[in-house]
This record gives sequence, structure tokens and C-alpha cells, in this order.
Amino acid sequence: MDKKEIQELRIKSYFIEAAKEILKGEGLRSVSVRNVADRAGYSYATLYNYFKDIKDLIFECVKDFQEECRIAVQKDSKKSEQGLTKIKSITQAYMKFFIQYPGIFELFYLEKTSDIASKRQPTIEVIYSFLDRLCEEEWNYSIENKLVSEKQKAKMSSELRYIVLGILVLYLSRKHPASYKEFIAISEEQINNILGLS
Amino acid sequence: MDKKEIQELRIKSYFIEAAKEILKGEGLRSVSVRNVADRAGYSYATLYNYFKDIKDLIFECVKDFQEECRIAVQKDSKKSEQGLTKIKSITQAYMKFFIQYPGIFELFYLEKTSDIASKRQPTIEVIYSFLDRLCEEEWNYSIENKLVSEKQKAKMSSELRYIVLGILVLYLSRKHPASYKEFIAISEEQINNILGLS
DNA sequence: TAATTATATTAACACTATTAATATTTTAGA
DNA sequence: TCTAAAATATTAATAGTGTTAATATAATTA
Repeated sequence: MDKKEIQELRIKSYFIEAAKEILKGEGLRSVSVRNVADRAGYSYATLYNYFKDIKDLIFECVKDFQEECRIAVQKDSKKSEQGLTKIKSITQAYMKFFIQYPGIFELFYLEKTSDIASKRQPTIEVIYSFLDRLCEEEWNYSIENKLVSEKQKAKMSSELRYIVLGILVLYLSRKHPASYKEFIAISEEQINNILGLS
Repeated sequence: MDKKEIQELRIKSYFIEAAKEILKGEGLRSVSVRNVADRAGYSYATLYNYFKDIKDLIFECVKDFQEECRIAVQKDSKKSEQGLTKIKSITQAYMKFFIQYPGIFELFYLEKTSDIASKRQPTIEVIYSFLDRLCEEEWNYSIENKLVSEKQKAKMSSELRYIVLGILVLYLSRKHPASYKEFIAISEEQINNILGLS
């Protein structure tokens, strides 16, 4: 019984890893049943023995990518001193992650929910608050140490949520601004404005 | 010579109108060569006599929709008194337009440029500043009448651009918030915050 | 070893975009 | 008006996409 499950999970992981590679590289558009199965070393129909459909497989990737993003953000921001400065670092690391993997951004924020998850999948539904959760600990610290009020936190975090998403959409989908340097400058300026830094 | 051109433009418009109907209704995903041609009353291959490819056809729609949006915004906001109040009205009308036609929002902001326009098409490249242009006249009025400084205008308009886009993406792609009522409330709150209204 | 079960594969269907070849209609000239 | 040429529309075909059913192969158990 248990042996079966381990083997099944192992083979599932081959497909998931293949799909993740394609998503990170070429993006969502290149993820096809035949493409993924090829890379995993199986026939395309075999995929259907392990996943309900291609959406089901892609959804599995979302969970993994959320964890990858969390780890990347943690690594990038760990040296920052606690408080608003760290919230800024976390936000910048979060943006950097999606610049590195535009395919993951597409998957997280742009693709229609119905094209990723067949049923209502809580993981994808809760993506809207992903940045908030990454910053949660620091917001708590900032409130405890009276760096910001509850009210300020609510205002700042919602503004941050929307502005960060807006900047990323324009840069990744509409190539505005044209250069990465400008993108970084705009991002920092907007974050500073919201958090009242410098 | 001229007769030919008129006839050609007329038939092109049949395809464009068909595509626009589908975009407004079912969205970008439902726009297919056969789908559009069926609705236009032609065979699917006939489309290729008038458009380079399906991207070329979709791109033609973008231009039309920009004008439609401009007219809708003008109509919705014309009663507002000039200045920041009118900028708020314009922004709300702009958001309302995309809520009414999520397929157009998808086309304007989410779809990869490469999937809409084969070459670098200035129209799609300039979409990033669409809201700014809709508000341009009012910003000028506000500066002339010393309601805001040049510096404030720059800050406000860029914040508006990003936040409005962020709110729309989350509401249209990730169903956050869950209700239209909440969406309206959040939008107004964020706009007021940026423009310093109430 | 034989029968059963689990797993993997090929074949097929219904879609998608696009191109080439063919059929039809329209236009121009005699 | 009739015919030849040009313009336009259509069908057929190719190469993709997702998905399912039937078939083949491998593994397991009696």
C-alpha cells in the first residue's frame, strides 16, 4: 500500500518537475501535455494516469513555486534590520523573484483561475494575499514596537499589494518601463512613498 | 482603386466587428479564426485575405476599444466639476469600463504583446499610459489653477496608474475582493488616498 | 508458471492556426 | 454581350493543442 503511494508520488514528481522547468523557462504557453510528458520521459497519455488533467498538474506547480518564492525572499531579506526596512526588502525580493521567473508571475496573477484549477482551489484563491503573508511577521513587529499603527499598517499593506502588482504587470506584460534599471528605480520610489521611507 | 479600398475596408470591418463581439462577450480565449469567420459569415480562410494573421485582427480591435473606452469615460465623467474630482470620476469610469468588458482588460493589460501584435505596434506599447492620457486635460487644469504642483501630479498620476491596474488584476483574475460592492469601496478608498480627497 | 492487476502506449477525436491548391465570382476588354 | 484575366472565397491539408478509449506491456500475486 505505502510502497504504491511512494512510487506514485515519485512519478507524479517527474511530471511536476518537467512542468516546472518549462514554466520557469518558456512560460505557461509552452506547457503542453506532450511537451511535459516528453521531458518527463513518458508518453503523453501516461500523464492522465497521475493527473486529472493538465490544469491539475499546473496547479501542483503553483504550490511548489509559492514555497520557492518564500525561500528566495527569506534569503534575500534576512540581512535587513527588522521593521519597515525589512518590509521594503521583502517586497523588493518578491518582485525580483517574479522578474527572474515571469512564467511564475503569469501563473500566479494573470492566468484565469479556470485555466489553472478545475475546482475552487484554495491555494490559488489565496494568492492575492501572498505578499501580505510574506510580510506578516514584520508588520506584527512594527506594530508591537509602535513603528506603525494598526490603521497605518492596513493602509500601507493594501497600497503595497496593489502598486507592486501594477508595476509588475506593466513591466512584464507591457515592457514599461523599457529598462530593468528604470524598473528598479520606479519600484523603490513607490515602495518608499508607501512606507514613508526617506 | 478607391472603390476597391472601400470594399476591402468594409469586409475587414465585418471580421473586426465579429471579433469585437466575441472579445466583449466570451473573451480572448474564444476568439478563433473559425469562430470569427463564422460570425462574419465567411469561411475561415477568407480571413487571411484581409489580415496577416489572427493577431493582426485582434490588434485592430484594440484601437477600436481604446476609442470606445475614451467615449464611455467621457460620458460617465462629464458632469463632474473640473480638477481632482474629475480625475477621480475618470478613473472610476475607466475601471467600470473594464469591469463591464473583462475581455478588453485582458487584451489591454494581461495578454503578452507577442500574442496580440506581430511587430512592435505603437498602439499596444502605449497602453501603459492610457489612463494618464484620459486624465491629461484635468491634470493640466489642476496645475494651472494651482490645485496641485507638477511634482504632486507626477507622484499622484503614477500611483494612480499602478494601483488601479493592481486592483483590476486582482478583482478580474483572482476574484478579490469577492463582491463588486467591496471592489467599488476599495477602489474609491485607494483613489481618495492618492488624490488626497476626503 | 498462470492469472490478475497495474501501468504505459498507440490510435482516435475534436479542437486550434495557417498555407496551398482549387473553385467561384467579379471585372475589364474586345 | 462574350471571353479572358483578375480578384476573391472555399476546401483540403499540415501541424499543433487536450483528452479518452482501446490496446499492449510490465509487475504482482495465487
